[in-house]
Amino acid sequence: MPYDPSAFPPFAVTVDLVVLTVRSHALCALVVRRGEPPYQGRWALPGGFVRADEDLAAAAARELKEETGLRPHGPEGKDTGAHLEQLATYGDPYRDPRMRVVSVAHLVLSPDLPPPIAGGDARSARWSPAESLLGPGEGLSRDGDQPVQLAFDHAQILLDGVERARAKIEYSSLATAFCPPEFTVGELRRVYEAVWGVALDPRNFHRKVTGTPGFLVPTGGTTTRQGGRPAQLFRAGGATLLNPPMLRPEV
Amino acid sequence: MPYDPSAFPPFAVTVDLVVLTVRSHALCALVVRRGEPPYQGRWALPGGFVRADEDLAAAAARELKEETGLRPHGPEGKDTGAHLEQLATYGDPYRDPRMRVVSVAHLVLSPDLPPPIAGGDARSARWSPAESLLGPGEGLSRDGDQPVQLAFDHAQILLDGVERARAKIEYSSLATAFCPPEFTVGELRRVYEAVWGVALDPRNFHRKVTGTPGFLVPTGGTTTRQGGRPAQLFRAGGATLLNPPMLRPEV
DNA sequence: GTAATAGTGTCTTTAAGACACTATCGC
DNA sequence: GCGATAGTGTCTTAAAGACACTATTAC
Repeated sequence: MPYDPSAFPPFAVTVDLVVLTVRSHALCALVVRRGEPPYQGRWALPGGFVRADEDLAAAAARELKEETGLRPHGPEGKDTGAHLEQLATYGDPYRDPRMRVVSVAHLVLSPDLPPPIAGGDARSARWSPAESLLGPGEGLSRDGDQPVQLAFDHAQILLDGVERARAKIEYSSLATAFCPPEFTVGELRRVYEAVWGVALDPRNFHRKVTGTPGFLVPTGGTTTRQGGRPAQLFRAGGATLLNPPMLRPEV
Repeated sequence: MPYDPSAFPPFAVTVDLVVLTVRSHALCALVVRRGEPPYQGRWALPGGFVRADEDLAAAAARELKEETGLRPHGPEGKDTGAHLEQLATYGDPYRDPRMRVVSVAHLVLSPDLPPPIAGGDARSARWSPAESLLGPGEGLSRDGDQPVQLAFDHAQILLDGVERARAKIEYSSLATAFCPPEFTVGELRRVYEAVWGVALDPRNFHRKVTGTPGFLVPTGGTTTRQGGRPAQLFRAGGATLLNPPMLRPEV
C-alpha cells in the first residue's frame, strides 16, 4: 500500500442515479437531457459531482432531491420516500472524454411520481421505458423520431441497475418500494410483472405474499381503484428478506 | 448535472482488496501490516492508488498480483486463477485522516495458497480467520497478544465482502473459486461449511451438487487425500448460476 | 477388525405450478 | 345481466431435510 498522500493522480468523483419506477405497467427510468458538450442534447442519467465534504450516499440523496424532490429512506427507513442504495462504480479512464471521472452509481426505486418531473433545475427530464433505453439495437424507441442512445457509459449503468432491481425483488421485499404507502396485492403483482416483463398467476402470487410472515401488513382499508371487487390495502411489513424467494418464471 | 471540468474537488482513488480463502476449515482474509502512519503497525486490507490511465478492475488485478502473485480470471474466465469482482465503494470524507480518499473495494476468492504469502513487497502479510477479524468485540483474537483491529474502515469493508461471499455461493457456483482446479464433492462441501460456519448433510449435499446439470464435471480421476473411500474428482462446470439455489440452513 | 470418508436410496414435508371455483364491485 | 378484479381451495410435482444403508480406503 504505497500511500504517499502528496503524490497521487487527481480524479473527479461523481454520482450517477438510476432512478426506476413503474408507470402504466412498464419499468421506467429517469433521464435528463444534456445541455452542454460532450453528448450535448443526448439523454443521460441524472448525476453530478460529489462535494468536498460530502459522503457518497449524501451526494446521491442530494442529487435525487434536486432532480425529483424525492427524499430517500435509508436502510430500514420507515418513512415515505424512495429506496436508495449504492449500485457500482465506473472508472474507465476514457469514459468521459474531458478528464478522469470515476462515477459511483446509485440505484433508486421510487413509487410512480404524478408529474413527469417536478423540482430540479431548468433541464428537461422525463421517464422513459427501460425497454426502449436498453433494447437490442441500443434503444430505437421513438422520441419524436430520434433513437435514444444514452450519453457516456450510462446505458451500461442503467442495464446494471435494472438487473440489480430485477434480481433483488426476488429475494427481498424491495418491490414495495415501487408502490405507494398503501397498496393492494394486485398492485404489487403488477410491479413484479412490469419489472420482470412476465405474467404471474394472480392466485399463486396472492397465496405467496400473504403467506409470508412479516411481508405485508393489512391496514384494514379497501379500495376499488383497480376496478372489480374491493381489494384489501396493505403496508410493507418489517420483513426485508423473502424466504423462500419469489421465483422468476422461465428458469 | 453541473459538469464543469475545471472546477471540481480533487479526490484520490484507491482500490482495496478483500481476498478470501478457506484454510483448515476456516474462512480467512488476507491482511497486511501497515508500515507507516496513519494506523502504523495495524493490520489492513491490501490496496493502493489507481493509476492515472488504469481501469478500476485493472488496478485491483495489479494489486492482487503484487500481493499474492495470483492472476484473476474475469467473468467467465476458464483459466486457473482467482475470482475478482467489484464489491462496493467507500467514500466517507474522513475515512482517511490525511485527505479525501475514495476506495473502490474488490472481492477476491482464491484457492488456498500454500505459503502464508508469496510475492509482494517487503511488508508483512498473512491470512487471518475472518471470524477473528470481525467477531463481536471487534476481533479479539490473539496475534501474539494484541487484538486485531483493522485500519481505516477496513473492518466494514471486510464485513461487506464476507457477506457478499456468503450470499453469492448460495445461488452461484462461486464456491468452486475456493477450490483447486480439481476437487471432490466433500472438499466443496467443506468450503460451504467454512464460509457459512454451519454443518451440512453430506448425503443431501452430494445429491444436490451432482444433480445440478452443468455445475460439476467429473474428470475421471479419484483421490484419497481426505482419507476414507476414494472420491471422484470434479472440475467446475460451465453453469454459473445455481437454480434452485443451495439453501443456507437456519432460516 | 475399526475409523474414516464416499456414495445411493427412501420417506416425509414444504412449497411451487396449474388450475376450478366463488365473491364483490362498476356498469 | 356482463366483465372486471379479489380471494380461497385442491391437486400435482419438484425438491429440500432427515435419515438408513452400503462401498472403499488407511490403519
